[in-house]
Amino acid sequence: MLTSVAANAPQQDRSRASLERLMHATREILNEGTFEQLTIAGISKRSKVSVGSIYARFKGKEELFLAVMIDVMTEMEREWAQEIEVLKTQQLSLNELVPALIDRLAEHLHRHASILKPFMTKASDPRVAACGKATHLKTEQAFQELLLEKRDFISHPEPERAVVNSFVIAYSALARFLGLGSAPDAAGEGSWDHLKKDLGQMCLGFLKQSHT
Amino acid sequence: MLTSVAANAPQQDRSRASLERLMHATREILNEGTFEQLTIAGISKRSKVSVGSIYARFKGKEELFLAVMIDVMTEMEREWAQEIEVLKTQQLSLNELVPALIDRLAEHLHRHASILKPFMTKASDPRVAACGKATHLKTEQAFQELLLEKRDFISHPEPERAVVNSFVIAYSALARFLGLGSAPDAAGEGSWDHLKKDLGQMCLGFLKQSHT
Amino acid sequence: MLTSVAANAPQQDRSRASLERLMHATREILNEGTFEQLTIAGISKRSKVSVGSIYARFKGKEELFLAVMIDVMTEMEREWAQEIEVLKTQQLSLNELVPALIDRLAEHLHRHASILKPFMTKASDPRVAACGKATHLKTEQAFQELLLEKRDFISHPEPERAVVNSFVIAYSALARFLGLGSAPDAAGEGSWDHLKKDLGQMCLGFLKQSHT
Amino acid sequence: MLTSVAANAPQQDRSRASLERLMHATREILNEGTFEQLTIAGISKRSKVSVGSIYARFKGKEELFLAVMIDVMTEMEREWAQEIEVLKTQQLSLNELVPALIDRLAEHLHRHASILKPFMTKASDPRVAACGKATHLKTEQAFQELLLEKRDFISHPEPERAVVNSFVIAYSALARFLGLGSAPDAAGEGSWDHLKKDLGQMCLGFLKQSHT
DNA sequence: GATGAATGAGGCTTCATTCAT
DNA sequence: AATGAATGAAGCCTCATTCAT
Repeated sequence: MLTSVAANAPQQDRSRASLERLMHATREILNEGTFEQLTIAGISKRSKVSVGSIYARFKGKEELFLAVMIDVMTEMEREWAQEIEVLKTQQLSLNELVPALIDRLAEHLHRHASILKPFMTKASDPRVAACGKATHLKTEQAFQELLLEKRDFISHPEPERAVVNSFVIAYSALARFLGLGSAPDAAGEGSWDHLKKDLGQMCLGFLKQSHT
Repeated sequence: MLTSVAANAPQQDRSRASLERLMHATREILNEGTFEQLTIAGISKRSKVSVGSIYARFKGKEELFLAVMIDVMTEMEREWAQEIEVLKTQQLSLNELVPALIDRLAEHLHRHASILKPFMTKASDPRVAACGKATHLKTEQAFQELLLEKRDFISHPEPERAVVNSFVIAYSALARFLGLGSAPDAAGEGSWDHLKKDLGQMCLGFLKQSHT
Repeated sequence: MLTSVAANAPQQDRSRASLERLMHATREILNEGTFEQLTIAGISKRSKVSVGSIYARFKGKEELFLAVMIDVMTEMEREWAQEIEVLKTQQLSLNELVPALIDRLAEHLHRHASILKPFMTKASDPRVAACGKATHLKTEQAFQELLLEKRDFISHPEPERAVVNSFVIAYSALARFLGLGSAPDAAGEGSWDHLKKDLGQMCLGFLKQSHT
Repeated sequence: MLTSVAANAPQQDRSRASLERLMHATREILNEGTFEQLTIAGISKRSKVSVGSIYARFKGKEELFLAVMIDVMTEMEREWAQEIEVLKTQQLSLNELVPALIDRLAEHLHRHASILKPFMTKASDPRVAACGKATHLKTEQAFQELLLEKRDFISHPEPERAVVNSFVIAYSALARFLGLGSAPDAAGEGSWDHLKKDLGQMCLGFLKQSHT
């Protein structure tokens, strides 16, 4: 057993290393372009992993793509959880928290915009959509949970729904602005800041509405 | 003279008819799928227009795609102008107008969602993006113009900006829900109605905010 | 009969005119490029003769091409006959005649080089080859006949053969220099003049050789 | 070490073999016809190399064509150098050398006539022209160098020019006779021999001319 | 296992020719 | 007889996937 481990360890290392190169290269290409630009030959060349090895690990291009997507989404979830954590410790009032949270969400999406683009675009594939949705949901839940800590200050008659839709709407607007799934709105830094600010106000106003 | 018209009318008819079949088939395929699913062979088969004839009319697949897009967008612009016209005649108060307008926008997008999808997804092509942006702009302007008629009831310090961003945000949220440029949010009728309603309230609240 | 003539004359004129436009356009295109650049659509557009009419007159592209070639070749034959005629009247000595004749041949080819190119290149078609050969033969015969008038000054033991091969060789060298059937030798005016001069001397020397 | 060589030798062999089949088939097709007859499908079928493999090795049809041309030209250069070498050792007088050299050139071209044809015809492509010109130049230089060894017996006032133009003219005449770049002159063996002989005499006479 | 050469289906486009008007 | 729209065969090229080594 020990020998086999000893014998396998470098093997496994090599294996893991090439898998990492593979995923990394795929990610890079996706960062630079679209799903269509992603070719097995291109991945193989950039990752220095042979075509055959790619197929040894993944059933096909789609699987590889999905694996990378899952990786990215997992990372984003972790990151988002941290953002939320930080905000939690800051003890902000609702009035401060909503804009701050939306700003965090905005920058979070901004940071990952280039890799999110091909994921959004490929969302016609149900598995891709499912993966995207799952992360979206977790992001939404963390958002919701954080805001609902201030439940007492939310005068909207249905706080849960108000929070969720605030998230949905903010997310949509930010994503669209960043050109995720379509073209960027080609407006400058100014509008980005305006958008963030207005979204903050809008959501805050919404949460504090008391009439239906 | 009449005879001469009669003499080449059939020619023109046949020609027009095949062009129409061509555009229609393309639209159908696009309605069902993405730009990638659009193949010349497929179009030819479905439209019963030969490959050569397609190329006699359009320089290539992209041109055909763009022509269809322009058609669709033009139709949508006309339709949207009508929607606005109807609302104009209804003499609504701002409180009534905003939800009504957003509802109209929502249903407008909903009706054309399936054909909009491939347009959004192909927005990486600058001509597609330009065409989409142009229509988007017109839609926004009509939206803005209608709301600004009630300018006196908008207490937001910057009414133009508030109206524009209301549109942008509402549009984004609706489009995303409908899966334009990504996956549909796959929620039922209920959430759709909720979303429309909440957007209405949110925007209304935003327009009536007076503090910055 | 008169009426039919009266009725037909304009008809025939129109017909002749369009045929002429057809041939002319084809010739122009050939002058500018190769047989491959010659397309029925292109000819139709440039000549303003409909595709159908082209096929009414010619069985296909090849026939049209051949018809134009025959036209051109006929003209060239006429021109060449004139050149010869002019030289005949000049009463030159053999020493003067040979360089002059070669110079005439050179300029003759030079003038028509651009249209000859596609003919040479298409010579893999046997009918094209035959047509070219026929003109070549006539050109050769006129050349030969002119020189053989000075037979007494040709000391070569086989004057006919010497003259013919002088022609063949001069023609070949000039044609090759002009890039007929291959690429031009890309040398300047200077070499062209040198070539002409050397060919003259070479042929003259050859004709005046007395030993075998 | 040997094993490792043995291990991937077959790989390389297979690869090399298929490349060879590819080049060979291309050459065969070219031998039989023109560049236009050269189709990827045809090459694939004849060589038993798949379309994809062709494109794995060559960027396109043109590249493959050029590669074959370079191969052929290189071979021809080698061969020609040998011909020259043989003649050099024979210690011939100028009177013997010129006809012998032209005979060698004639047979050299004759042997490769069928493959030269498509090269000449495709000379409108600058790369093809350049490749052809390069070989032509080397052939000319070897020809020139050999003859200039007998410089003392060349009474022409400009020996270099006389030698070069002798080459150019002889080459042209032979090539034209063989139908390189146009149609073969379709004359029998007799004229071929006559042409060779006359070219020899003509060039010899030219080189020995002393007046301008 | 790893490699990368080989495969071939599938997509785009051109253009000679036919044929309805 | 003239027109030019329609046809479709034929060519080029790409790239996901397989498979011999």
